[in-house]
Amino acid sequence: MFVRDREARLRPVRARTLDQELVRRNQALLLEAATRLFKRKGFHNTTIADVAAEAGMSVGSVYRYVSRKDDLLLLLFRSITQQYEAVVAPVVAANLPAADKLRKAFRAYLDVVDRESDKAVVAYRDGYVLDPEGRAFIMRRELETNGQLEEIIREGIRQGEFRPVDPGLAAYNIIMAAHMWALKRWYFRRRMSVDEYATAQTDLFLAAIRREVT
Amino acid sequence: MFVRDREARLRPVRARTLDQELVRRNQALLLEAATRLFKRKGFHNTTIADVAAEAGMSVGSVYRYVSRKDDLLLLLFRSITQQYEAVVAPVVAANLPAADKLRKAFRAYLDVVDRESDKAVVAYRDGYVLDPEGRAFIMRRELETNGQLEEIIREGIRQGEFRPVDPGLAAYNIIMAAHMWALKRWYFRRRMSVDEYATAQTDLFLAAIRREVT
Amino acid sequence: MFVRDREARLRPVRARTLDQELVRRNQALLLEAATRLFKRKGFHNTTIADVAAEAGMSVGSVYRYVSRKDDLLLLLFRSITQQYEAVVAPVVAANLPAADKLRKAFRAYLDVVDRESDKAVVAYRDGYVLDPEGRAFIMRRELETNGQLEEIIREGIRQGEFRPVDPGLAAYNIIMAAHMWALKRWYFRRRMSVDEYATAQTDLFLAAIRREVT
Amino acid sequence: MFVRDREARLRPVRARTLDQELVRRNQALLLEAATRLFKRKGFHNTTIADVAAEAGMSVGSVYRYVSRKDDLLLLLFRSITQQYEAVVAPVVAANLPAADKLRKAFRAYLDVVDRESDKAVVAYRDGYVLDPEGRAFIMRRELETNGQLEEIIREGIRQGEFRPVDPGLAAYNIIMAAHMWALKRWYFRRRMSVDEYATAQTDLFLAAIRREVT
DNA sequence: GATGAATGAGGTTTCATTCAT
DNA sequence: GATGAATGAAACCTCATTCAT
Repeated sequence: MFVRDREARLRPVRARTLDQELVRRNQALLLEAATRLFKRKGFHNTTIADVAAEAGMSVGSVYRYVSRKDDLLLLLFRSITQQYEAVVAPVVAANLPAADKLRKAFRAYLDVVDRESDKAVVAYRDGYVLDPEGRAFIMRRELETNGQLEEIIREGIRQGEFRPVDPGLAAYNIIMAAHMWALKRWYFRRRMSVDEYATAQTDLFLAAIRREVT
Repeated sequence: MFVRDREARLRPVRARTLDQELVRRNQALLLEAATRLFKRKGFHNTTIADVAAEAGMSVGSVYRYVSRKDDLLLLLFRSITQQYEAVVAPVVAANLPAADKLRKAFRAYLDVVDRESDKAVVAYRDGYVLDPEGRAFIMRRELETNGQLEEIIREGIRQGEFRPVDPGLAAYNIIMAAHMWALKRWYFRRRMSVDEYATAQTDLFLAAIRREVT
Repeated sequence: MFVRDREARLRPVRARTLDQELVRRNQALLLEAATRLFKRKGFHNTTIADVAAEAGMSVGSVYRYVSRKDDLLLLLFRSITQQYEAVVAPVVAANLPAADKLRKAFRAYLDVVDRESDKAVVAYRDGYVLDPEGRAFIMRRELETNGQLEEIIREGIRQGEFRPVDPGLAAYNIIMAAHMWALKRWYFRRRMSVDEYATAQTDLFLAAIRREVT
Repeated sequence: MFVRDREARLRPVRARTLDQELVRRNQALLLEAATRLFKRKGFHNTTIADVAAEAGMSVGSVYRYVSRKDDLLLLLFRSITQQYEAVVAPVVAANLPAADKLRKAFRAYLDVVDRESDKAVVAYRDGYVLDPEGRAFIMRRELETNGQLEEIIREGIRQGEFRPVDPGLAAYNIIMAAHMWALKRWYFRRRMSVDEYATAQTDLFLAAIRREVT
């Protein structure tokens, strides 16, 4: 249905270091450091020196593992995007009633958002920093995941489990509900747990789209 | 319930000019110019010179009507925040069944988002630029509007019209649905009109919370 | 003969300031400052801060009159190039025996080299800094001036005043002789005056190419 | 006449390696690599990493055979300077008429310039990079070779073969003619061979200084 | 009140050199 | 002896803000 578009690949982050293991380790360090800072201060208010200090490296070293400041964002996008896909895909493929699939897919997605909430927030907020190509990539990936949820909803509709709602709209609502957990963390954090949030939200949108049993 | 907190007042945007009418006119010019540019390029990639040019003034003049670059954001927040309140408050006060109130409140809020979609997006994306005080203000205002929706939902629950859902969560879902119209404009724009969007979303969340008639 | 090629125009040096008189004055200041420093330390060992200090401006101001460091070189090239042309062209057009023309042309060119010897040296040494387009421009301009000398020589040959030497080679020798005055200034300075140098060199190459009177 | 001045010795390029043969071999490798790159991109636009890669070594190794980037230039100067001397000295010592000596000396010098044209160009262009001491050395070496040509010219004058021209000036013209072959290679390359160039230039300056036979 | 030139702190990026392996 | 990862000083350039006209 949604074929991975070749053009939608993100420009690779090129390191000046050969040792692949080292590259992986240090890019991971940088990604975590950058994520924390970007979350707290935003991309533009974070300097490379900040990132270097937070990661415990020198400024020069940062540039051995990243070739521009933007690359730190690319690492972040790549990371969260991959996680979304990794957890949602298996659910879609499973053999279950649509409602259960939806419940599970939401929960899986939400878990990523919860675990990586800083990344989720930054991805949301600082995406505009990327060049048009980068932005196109993000939109494409978003649509891909959305597409998978839509597919579940369409399936539910076909099988009479769901009312004939607009699948695109419903899917987007669900994705937003997950992101909201990160974006409005300051609000929800002290009012409910992830589990409660997951249950409450799932109940709400299943109530919204489930065909009423008479 | 939610009393306007004195501390939540936004630092006033102080002009260096006495003529109040002139101040109002030029701040409005600047706000529109800044909004367009911030939407297109983000706060940090927009220079004061850009704003001056877009508003048809000189750089020096900008600083007669605004004392820091941040003030442009404050103007933006103040503007959209006031509009949200202006349209939602009357609905809450009206004498109507909860479901109708909700429908009307959403539609009113959505109309602001639609009309001022650039401001809505910028407010979402660049809020982090403000100092802690500014951010506290935004959160407080958000809670205020949310509180009004919550109030409607609580009322509906009390009167048996709605199921006993979490009012805070439900209200936030509704607000997010409105913002989504601006944030994902690139997706929805060519798929439905505001009217259709309003109807579809209202239907969904009323279905979600309305007590089923047996 | 040598038509000014439209493509050979040097990228214009764009200022961020409107007042044309101010631009002219400050670019002139910068050009003199930069010339002194480039001559002494070379292009790459001169910083913008150096230039700013030498010109009595701030770094920021430099960038109001020049948009990149390279532009300082462009100003230098444009300046010396124009002077070469301005003084040589009239001589070529004059109605004189070829030998006299050559003598006058050399002297005119040499005077520019003498007056602007720092520029001449920098132009020689740091031309490679320019991008390919800039380098093409320099070569083209060099050929233009050479071409004018060649023309004189050809004329002299046609009229039997000169021996049938290779005009391109002879012309280049003459140009080099002029540049040598700047390049080897440390050597010639204390051994002869410009006048003496001009006379001695002219005597030498006229002796070299003049048809011997039998 | 020009005694080799003790002070004019170039700071030796000190290697951190003992094996003299290895040092020689690797310095030679580095010299060739650096020459190619300096010619193409200039000294300052060439990085040590570039040189290492071009020479097929590691950055660390470069620093075992050279103690600063400047040393690469010193190697270059030492190399070309020695070659000039090696080929010119024997001619001066020979027992021949002055005109023949001059012809041979020019040809020998020109052959070095032709064979090592990259070095000749770099030596010309990037000499300013050296510290004052280094520059003093270059000037001194230049004067030495010039002095040998001067000597020939003086001899010719004494013996009535040449006119009483300024020997210093004539000698410098000849040296410049040789360098011109490298510096303006882009112009002459496709117009004549080295042989033709040598003949044409020699003819010109012999015509310029030879006493006319009556 | 308006203008726009001037300022300089601060950010990103490069690269010569060192040094642990 | 060889390697290449690490370092941080220093360079270019931008732009928010001030201030003389």
